[in-house]
Amino acid sequence: MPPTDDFSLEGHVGFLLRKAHQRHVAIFVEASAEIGLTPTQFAALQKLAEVGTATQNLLGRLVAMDPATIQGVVRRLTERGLIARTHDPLDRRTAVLTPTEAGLAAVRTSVACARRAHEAALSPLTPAERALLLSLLRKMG
Amino acid sequence: MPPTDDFSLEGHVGFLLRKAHQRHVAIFVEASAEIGLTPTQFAALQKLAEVGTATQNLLGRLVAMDPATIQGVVRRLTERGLIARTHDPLDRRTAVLTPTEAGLAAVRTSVACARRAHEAALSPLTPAERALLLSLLRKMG
DNA sequence: CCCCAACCATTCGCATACGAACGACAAGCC
DNA sequence: GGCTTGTCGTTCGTATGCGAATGGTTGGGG
Repeated sequence: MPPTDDFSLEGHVGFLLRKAHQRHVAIFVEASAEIGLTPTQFAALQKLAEVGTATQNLLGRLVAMDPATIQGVVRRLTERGLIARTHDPLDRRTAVLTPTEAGLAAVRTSVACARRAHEAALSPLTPAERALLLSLLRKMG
Repeated sequence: MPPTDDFSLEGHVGFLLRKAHQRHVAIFVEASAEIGLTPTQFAALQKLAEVGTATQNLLGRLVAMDPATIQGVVRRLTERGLIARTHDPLDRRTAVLTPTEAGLAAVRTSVACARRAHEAALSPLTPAERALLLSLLRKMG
């Protein structure tokens, strides 16, 4: 009996996670077309607004992004004037980040979009199922 | 009361899906280091082996990949000699794909890696929770 | 038979994502 | 005080992922 025959891609976590993630990204981008923030950019900017100030790598760790990844995200947000970059005179390695006024305004607007995207992405599920899915995803790590 | 304060990134589907997906990719790549297939490449190759023959765009639809995305995936698999590209004389638009012998061998080996990655990614969950998560992800679309 | 709508594959541009290597710097240890 | 270890941010290379535009081709409707 060949071990390949009973394999179903559709039953694989990785495949389902990839599809669900793709779907959410599409929904999010559509829901926040006015602001033009991607889910990744929103995550970084929202978290920065939440903590007020952070080093670039620290912000990356807070939102689960590689130093190489957060670099590009922060660069694009800085170029759009949503993040201000200063330097800590006590540690000349670090880039100290702060949301600008425009950045805070963008977060306030985008939070509503994020909530709409959240609801839309979970719309096929009942409220109980939604809570269950979220807790399972959290437990997965 | 500002509407931003009660927003938690960690309770957002998009954030949890992104983290879970990243985690699975890392686990998969580590589990199949010997073959060196990414989850995406494995999905395309496994599905092609399952159906035997497919057009490039059709294969993309079967594994939830854009025409622009499947193009690169197939190109890399072809360059590695895992997929053969021919042409349908009756439809000169299409690229007809078939797994090579090496491709079939790679699928057979990788299926075991994929199963290990599946188990490892779900290891924080009980068997009942795993089944639940899979069914919820499937239901999400 | 011709034309047009639909489909195929490719390309460009942009945004994640991460390993690896790098130069700069900080902090602790002897 | 010098050295080693670790951290910070950057860059390069590679791989997804998708919108949009393009050129080639097919097939159906008039």
